[in-house]
This record gives sequence, C-alpha cells and structure tokens, in this order.
Amino acid sequence: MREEVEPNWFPRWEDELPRPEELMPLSQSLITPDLALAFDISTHNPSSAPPPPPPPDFDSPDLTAPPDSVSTGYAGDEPARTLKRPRLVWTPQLHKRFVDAVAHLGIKNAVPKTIMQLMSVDGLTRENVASHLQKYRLYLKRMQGLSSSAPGPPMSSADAATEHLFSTNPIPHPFLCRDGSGQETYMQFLSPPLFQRHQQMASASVQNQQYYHQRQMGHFGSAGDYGSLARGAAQPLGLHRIGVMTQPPTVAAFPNSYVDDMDSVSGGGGRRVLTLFPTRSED
DNA sequence: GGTTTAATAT
DNA sequence: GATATTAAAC
Repeated sequence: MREEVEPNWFPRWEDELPRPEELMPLSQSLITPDLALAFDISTHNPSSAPPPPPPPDFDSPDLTAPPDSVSTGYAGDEPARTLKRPRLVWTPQLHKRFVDAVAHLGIKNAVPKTIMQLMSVDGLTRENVASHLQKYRLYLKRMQGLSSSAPGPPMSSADAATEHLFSTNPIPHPFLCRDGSGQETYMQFLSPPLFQRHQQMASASVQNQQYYHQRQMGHFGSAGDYGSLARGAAQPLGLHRIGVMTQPPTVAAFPNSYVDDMDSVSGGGGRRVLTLFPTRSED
C-alpha cells in the first residue's frame, strides 16, 4: 500500500546512500585544518595526534577529525566561552548526512538526539539538529500539501529555498508518500536493517564550540575581504569545504570543483551562503 | 526594509 | 522532543 506509491525513490536513494565504509569517517570536524589555522583555533591535541601539515595546494581529504579533541574547549589562553558560536550553515553535504541519518533511523527514531549521534559531526549540537529537523519536517509537510490537494499555497521564497536545498540532496522522499486518505503517514519502511549501526555512534563529541565561520563574514564572498575571516593568515585558503567531505582520497585536486554558491535561489533576501561545497561529489 | 535561516525559549 | 518565538544575516 505504501511501498508501491513511489517505487522510484528507493533504488535511487539507496544507490546514493553512502556505504558503511564511507560512513565510517562520519566523525569529522566542522572545522577544517585550514579554517582552524585561519581562525587561530587551537585544534591540536597535546596528547596524541600531531597536526598534519596541510598541503599548500590541497588539504588532505582524509582529515580524520581528532575525536579526542579538547573536552571543554581550550583550557589555555583562548577560552571557548569568549567565542560566540557562529550560525551553523547547513551545507548540502551536511544536510545530506542529516537526511541519510533520518532515513536510516527511520522516521520513528529520527529524533534530534539520535540523528545527531548518527551524524557524528563534531561540533554539531542537538539543538542544531532539532532546528533543522523542524524545518525539514515543515518542508516535507509542505511538499505533501502541495503535491496532494493544496489549492494554491503561495510558495514563499523560503519554501523555494528550502526545497531547493533539500532537493539538492538525494532525499529519500519516502516521507512524502501519502496514505491516500489525506493522512500523511510517514513511512516506516526505511527503518529496516539498511543500517546496521556501523559503529557505536558514539563519537559525537560536542566539546568544541567550533562552528562554521560563516558568521560576520558578511560579504567575504566578494574576494578581497578575507581579512575578517582569516585573521592572521590573510589567505583565502579557508572556506575550502566546511562541513563534511565525502570525497574519496583518490580525487587528485579539483580546483574548480567548489562553487561559491549552490544557486542562490533566495528570494527577496537574497541570502548568499558561501559555503564552498563540492558541486557534486558523492553523487 | 523585507525575507530567510538558524538559535533560543517555551 | 516538538513547537513558537526571537535574533541574526543577507
């Protein structure tokens, strides 16, 4: 009754789903080495992993986020409390991970905490996930309404933007399936053993307030004002890939693989998120 | 100034 | 955990 509603999504999203092997390195820091350097963030752990020197041209993609990062921040000269947490930018990659987690967990288990743990993104908080989940649910609901019996709801720019971003990712849209009786029932058939807890999703160490830096960069998009961004290191090297990088290490170097923006479908506001995410890497 | 988005509060 | 509201950024 439910499965045959859209037999197309399953093979698609399943195919696009990262394999367990790829999901292993889930625990990645939101802060890249370059970024850390640019911000003078001390991500170095004085106990084990020495900071790998990032190549000048391209940083190693296998930046395994040091899980043993400082516990409460940096008990040194830079108290974390002084650093305000920048707004989290949900890049398509990050959102993809989010969607994957939701899909794997199943809508019933897709709660902020669980999702956060499954994502295993360092620095990601439950609040972040909860907020995004809220928007995601709204998006799904809207999609249902539109595709079902919505007379003509004026799709605001927000909806368009949300839809765009969400559509950018291989969204397993099983959620959009309707029960037919107007009762939008979230499918539960994505809870199957698709995902055998690869690890004991337990690397969710949110001790670092390290977040994106997309904040107060204002117009850093217009190359020429990286000063505020890379304080100290006035190199536009940062902004490489914020968030998660799922590109295989085999990829040599894609100087043009990064785009400044997905499409800027923003409406009135014209929000521009320069997150420099790979155009299409894991797809 | 209006809109969108994430954070925060309830 | 879910929803509503507020604040920030564009």
